[in-house]
Amino acid sequence: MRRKLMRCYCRSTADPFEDSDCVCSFGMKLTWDINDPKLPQDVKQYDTFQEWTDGYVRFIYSGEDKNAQRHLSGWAMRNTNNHNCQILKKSCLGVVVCGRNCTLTDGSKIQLRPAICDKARQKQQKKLCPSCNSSLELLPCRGHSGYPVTNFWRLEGKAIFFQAKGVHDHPRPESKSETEARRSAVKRRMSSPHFSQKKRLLESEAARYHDPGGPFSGLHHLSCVDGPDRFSIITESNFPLQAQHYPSFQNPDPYKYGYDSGAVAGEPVSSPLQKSANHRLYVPRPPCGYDFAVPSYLGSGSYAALYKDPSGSPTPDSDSSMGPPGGSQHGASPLSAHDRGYDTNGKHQGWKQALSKAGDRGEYAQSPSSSSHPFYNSEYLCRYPGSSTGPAPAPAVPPPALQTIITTTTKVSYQPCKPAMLKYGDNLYDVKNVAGCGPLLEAGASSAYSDLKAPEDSGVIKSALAYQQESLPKTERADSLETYRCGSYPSYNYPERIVHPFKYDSNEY
DNA sequence: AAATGCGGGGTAG
DNA sequence: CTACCCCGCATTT
Repeated sequence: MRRKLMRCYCRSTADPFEDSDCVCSFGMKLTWDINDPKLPQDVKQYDTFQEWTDGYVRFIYSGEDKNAQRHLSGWAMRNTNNHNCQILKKSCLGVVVCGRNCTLTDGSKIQLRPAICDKARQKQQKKLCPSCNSSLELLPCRGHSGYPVTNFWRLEGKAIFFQAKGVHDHPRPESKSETEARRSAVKRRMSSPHFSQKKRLLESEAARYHDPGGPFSGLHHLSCVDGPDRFSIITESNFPLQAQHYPSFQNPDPYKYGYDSGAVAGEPVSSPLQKSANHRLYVPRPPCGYDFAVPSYLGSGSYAALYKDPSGSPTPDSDSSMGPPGGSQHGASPLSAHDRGYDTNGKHQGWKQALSKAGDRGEYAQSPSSSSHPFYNSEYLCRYPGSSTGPAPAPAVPPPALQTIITTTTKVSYQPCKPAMLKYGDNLYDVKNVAGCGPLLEAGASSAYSDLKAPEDSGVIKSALAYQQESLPKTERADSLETYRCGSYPSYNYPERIVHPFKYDSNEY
C-alpha cells in the first residue's frame, strides 16, 4: 500500500482547527472527500450524529454509532445507485405538503415525510390533505444543482464518513423517528378498545384537527385523520432554521433514544410544551440562525406566504416523485421550480446551484453567481434573511449557470468492487491490496492518507461553512475564511419541528 | 408494508 | 466518461 504521505492525518490538515475549541465538527476539520481513495486513517475523534445535516458538510462518525450505521437522516433519503459499492449514496426525496399549502389555525403546515419506497410514496400522494382535503403534493428536493441533495456514507475502518452535498430547498419533513413514533402511537390506538369509537368521531370531525382549546393548542399540529403516515404538521418554523440551537445531539448517541423510545425523537428532553417554546423562539428566525444551510429563505412566515397554491394542482405524478432533473415530471425542471407556488425554491435556486457545484469539488465557483452568492460570502444570511418575504424571483434557473467545478459525487473511484486501480488526481493507486469490496482503505492504508483533494473542499466547504458560521455566536464573517472548514456544529442541527405523534389519532391502521 | 441496500440498465451532456 | 435516474430483487424492520 502506498501511503502517500502523512501519516497522521490530523497533522496534515489545517491545524488551526485542531484546537478543541474550534467550533467546527471534527470531520470538517479534516480535508477529505468521500471519493478519496484514502480517507483519514487515524481518526481519533468523532462527530456526534447529526440528524438534519444540510449544506456541504462532512462528518466522521464512530463506527459504533447506531444512527450512522443505519445511515439515518431526518430528511427522507432514498438509496441511489452510484455503482460504487464502497460508498452508499442517498438522495433526498423532498417533502410532501398540502397542494394548497393550507395553513392550520396555528399557522403550521403539513409536511409529511415522503415514503422511501416508491410504491408507498405513490400511495401516499394519493391521499388528501387532512386539513383542506386538497391533494398532497411532493416537493422534490433540488438543492444540489437542481438535483436532490445527496448524502454519502462510507465505512472506513472504524469510522463512518459522511458527506452531504447540496442545500435542501424545502421544508423539513417529519423525521423518521417522528414518523415511527406516530405510527406506533396510532397502532396502539387502533388496537385500543376505544378506537372504533374514536375513529368515528374523528372522521366526522375531520375538519377540526386543531382545536384551539385542546391540550396541545399551543402546539402546532393537528391530528390527522388519515393514517399514520398521513401527515405531520409542522410549523413553518420548522424549516430552516433554528434547529441548530437545539442542543440535542450532544452525546454520541442521544439520538438513538429518540428512535427507540416512543418519544419524539430528537427531543429527548423537552416536553411538548417545551418544544413549543423552543419552537417559537426560533421561529422568527433570525436571518443568521440557520445552520447553515438553508436559509433563511424560509422564514417562518415566509414559507407560508410563498407557498401559495397555485392551482392546487393535484399532485403530480406520484411516482415520479423522484426525479426532478430529469425534469420530466413534476414540472420540475429545475427551473420550474414548482410552479406550485413554492417560490422558495426559486429564490434560492440560483445560489444554491452555484453552491452545489462548488460544493462538490470545487473551489470557488467562478460562476457569476458565485461571487455574489450568499454561500460564498457570509453576507448571505443577512442578505437574504427575510428574503422570504422579499420578492426574489429567483432565477430559477437550473444548473446552467454554474460551471462545473466540481464533480459531484459519485465520481471517484468507481471500481471499488473490483480490485483495481483507483485513480486519484493524476495518480493511480493500486488498490489491489485493498480488498475489493471490502473496506477499501482500511487495510491498505493503514496509515496513509493522501491529502489530495483540496481544492474542493476548500471552496465549497468554505462557503458552506462560512454560512454555517453565521449561525454561530460570535463568529463573524471575517472568521469565515478561517473557519470555513468547519462543519456544522453538532449541536446545531436539530429539528425543531414539533410534532405530536399522539395527536394523530387517526384512523387508518 | 416499508425501509434499505444492491446492482443492472438507460440516458444525457 | 460521468452523473443521474428507474427498476426489480432480496433482506430487514
